[in-house]
Amino acid sequence: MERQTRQREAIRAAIESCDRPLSPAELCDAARRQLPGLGAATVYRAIRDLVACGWLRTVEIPGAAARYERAGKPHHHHFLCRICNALWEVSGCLRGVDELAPAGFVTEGHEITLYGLCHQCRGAGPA
Amino acid sequence: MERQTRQREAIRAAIESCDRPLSPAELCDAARRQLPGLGAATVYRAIRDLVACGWLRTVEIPGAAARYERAGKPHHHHFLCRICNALWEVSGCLRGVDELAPAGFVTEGHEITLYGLCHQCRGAGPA
DNA sequence: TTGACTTTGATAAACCGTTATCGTATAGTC
DNA sequence: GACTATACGATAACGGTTTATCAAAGTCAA
Repeated sequence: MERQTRQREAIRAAIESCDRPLSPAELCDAARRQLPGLGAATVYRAIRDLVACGWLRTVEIPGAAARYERAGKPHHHHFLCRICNALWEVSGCLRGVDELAPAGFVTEGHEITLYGLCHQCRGAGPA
Repeated sequence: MERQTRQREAIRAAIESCDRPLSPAELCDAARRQLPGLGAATVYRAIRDLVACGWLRTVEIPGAAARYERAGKPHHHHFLCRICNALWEVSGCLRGVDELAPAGFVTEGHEITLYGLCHQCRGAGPA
């Protein structure tokens, strides 16, 4: 992550202009709109480096490939649409989540994932 | 899922005697204690059939292979130990989880996963 | 017990996301 | 502009999980 290249610019721009976490494939598609021909390997390399330097954060979700979002956002969670498979941001959290753990367990973090239909797919897909 | 075989009995017994969701590999190991020589393919076949008939439930967790638990349990969540990678049951839930979704979204369900150290690994692993 | 049909176990192979390889192109420096 | 190290893109390889294949064994009804 030393040189400034059009590829990395396009990748960072794609992340910053998007309001939700992207999978590597989504990120590749998005960056290609600005820079056609961008290679998938380049996207993976950029993700690796951007995560390593703390600019990007990995969002792991149940039963699907990881997504990536800009690091440094306030604590929040996510909503996975079962139709379009997009992951959306959900602001806020709930009190007492970490205290659900059984006695004797040490909770270090938590993830809340909501499932359903996003505003775009509502009404579009099968009920 | 038509014939009664020692293999399927061992697999069902392993699930019922375990208090936490098992991955296919864990389930295979557990069932082999009762029936050595049990093939991995048989475990996958049994999982597929038991899920299909509603006896078993798939538990998807972020960043790891799916686990399986007996279907029909009351609503609950899970705790993933970062040392031993075992998934534990967490009883109970929180009010208002589904209402975290943004306006216009239709929430159909949710998953809460806690991370940390289980009672067995607490004190054993790196802090 | 027989015999048809199902299930098993071992193995190969499909799958999917990710990483390594390598020759070419490019950024940054002098 | 020339040079050198870095980054790129295409493709092959990887790793782990899951599924397909097929001969052999097992189940169960008659």
